Amino acid sequence: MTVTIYDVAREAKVSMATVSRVLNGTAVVKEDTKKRVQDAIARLGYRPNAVARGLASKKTRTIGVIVPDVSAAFVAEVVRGIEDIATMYDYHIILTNSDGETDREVDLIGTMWEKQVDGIIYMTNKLSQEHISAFEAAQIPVVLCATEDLERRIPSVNIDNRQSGYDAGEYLLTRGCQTLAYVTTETGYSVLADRRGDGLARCVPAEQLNRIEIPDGRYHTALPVIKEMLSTSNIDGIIAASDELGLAAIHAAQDIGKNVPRDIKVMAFDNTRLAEMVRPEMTVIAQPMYDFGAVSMRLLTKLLKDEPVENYSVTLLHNIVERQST
Amino acid sequence: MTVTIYDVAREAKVSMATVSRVLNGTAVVKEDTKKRVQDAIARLGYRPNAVARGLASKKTRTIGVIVPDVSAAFVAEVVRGIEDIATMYDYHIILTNSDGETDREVDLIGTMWEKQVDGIIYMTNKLSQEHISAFEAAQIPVVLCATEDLERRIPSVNIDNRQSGYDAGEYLLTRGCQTLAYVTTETGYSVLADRRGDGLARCVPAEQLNRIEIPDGRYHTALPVIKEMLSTSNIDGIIAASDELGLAAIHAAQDIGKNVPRDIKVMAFDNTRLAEMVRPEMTVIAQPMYDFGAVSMRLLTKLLKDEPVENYSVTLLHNIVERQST
DNA sequence: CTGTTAGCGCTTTCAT
DNA sequence: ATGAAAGCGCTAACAG
Repeated sequence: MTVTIYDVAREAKVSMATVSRVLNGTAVVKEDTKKRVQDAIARLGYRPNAVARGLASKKTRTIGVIVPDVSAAFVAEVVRGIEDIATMYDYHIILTNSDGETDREVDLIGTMWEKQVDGIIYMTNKLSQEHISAFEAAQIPVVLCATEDLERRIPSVNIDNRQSGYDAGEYLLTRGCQTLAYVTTETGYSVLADRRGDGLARCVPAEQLNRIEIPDGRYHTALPVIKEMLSTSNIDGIIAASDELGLAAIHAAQDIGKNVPRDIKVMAFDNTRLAEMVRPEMTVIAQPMYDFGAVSMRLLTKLLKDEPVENYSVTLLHNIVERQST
Repeated sequence: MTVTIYDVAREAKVSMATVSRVLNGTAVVKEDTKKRVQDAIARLGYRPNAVARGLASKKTRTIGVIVPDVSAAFVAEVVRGIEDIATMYDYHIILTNSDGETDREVDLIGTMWEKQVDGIIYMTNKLSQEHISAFEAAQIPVVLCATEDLERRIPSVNIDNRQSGYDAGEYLLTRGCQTLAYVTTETGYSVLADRRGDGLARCVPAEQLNRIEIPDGRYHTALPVIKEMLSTSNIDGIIAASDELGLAAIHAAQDIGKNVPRDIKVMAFDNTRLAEMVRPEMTVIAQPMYDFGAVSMRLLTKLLKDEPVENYSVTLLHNIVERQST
């Protein structure tokens, strides 16, 4: 039925060990027997069974990817980066969504162990001690991707979130804004958002800084809330935690008769496709989404090969892309 | 080191077969020995090795998902649907991007065989005989997801694309448009787009129908092209093959001083988040993206269980969501 | 209801 | 340079 390494061995008149050798280049094989084996493989249309291989070698060439939600533009881009580099290094990815629920996230680490993944790339809003313990228990190399681990206990790839918050504030202040609003998701929900808030607060005096929390981070919930705030204050600069919230801010301003950027300047974090497709095009703190994924995966391959790693917590650069909303 | 089923057996003073039985509920086990086994499992923190299990049972509870590009909003939403239902039925997904390259797509089918996936969910723009042959050679259940297979040789989940094209044309004609433009990606690249074009042509007289092709389907490439066409013709209705192209059409119209929807009506296919976040909010032919994925996965579970399936090619409903751009 | 015994298809010593 | 043989950790007959 299905052709095994044993069939190939018989066809090539060698032992299965030799077939395995030419398959994996794990030892020198005489040129002409190697040829015989390769011919046999082609003739039989043989394909090695990765599961059997995984059981024998204890390496599956599969890595687990745990993210909050692939359907979010930011995350999808990161996943694309992961998958591209994974393919490059001959790995596959098992993708799972956690919806940011800690229980599920921790549970998934165990499930990934069952699947015998060689490594895990992990993305979450809030890293707890439970996660760390689960990682340790699983004994699997982990790379945190675009998630804050303040104590830097786990290899990770991130930008300097605090600095990015600072930069955003400075950018707006420099351009003459007097009163800022920081539109973000729920406090404490995201360590990452907190860090940005810290940086922002470090740059902007408290009396000039307002905060609007949109728990679900959605455009339609944000719109009326921001509109309300804008019409009862003299805010002239908005920093949004995502492009979607940034767009809500722009529309809210327009809805109460303000001009963006003349009356109110708006900038947002991320730089997904949305930012450059709306009008006015949005100024953003661009995050290297694809690279978050690509670099995380690259780092993981090094960890898996025990290659020397110069830095276990990589900091990627963010940058301001100036467009028409400021 | 790692605790195996054998360790559990010893700890519970039963045979490994019995442990396997309580693990899989594959046979009746006396209540009290079952309890002993479960205690042993808990005590040792045992987790079954899915790879060994896969080798022995020839079932991996993993399905391969082949898509053009997860970073596209449409696709990401579909993948989310797949993964949700996969989780529900205790499957995992291996995700790969093909970039729509036939060679890579066919190659991936072989790779998925190596990984011993139980089934494949497949999404592509153009299904060729090569694909079909590869599916047959691999002997793995396949469900086509949001991809046109005109001959219906493979189980699939789709909408009635031709009808959707017809509906779009009719909608605009009914609202008084005289001259339409269909903004789409490259001809022949996508069977799906062709079908929609067919339906549209069936509804709209040729002399009232123009066609604009944007090979890469991107907003920024489309914008100048559409603007050019709009300023040299009297088009008063646009149907775009995606939300992104639809937005380009709206902006193009505005750029030449036209009002949407008064002077030019614009509608688009898909209904990603973008459609309801822009201004004017876009009228769309909504596609059940999440359901494409969810239903595909559900269908696949049935195929895998040899459950009776009433219909091997499921047609989901599309519908027009009327907003402000028409 | 439970135990024994073969494998599943491959990698990996250990010999030769 | 190649072959023989022993697992990897589990499922699945087959007995009893």
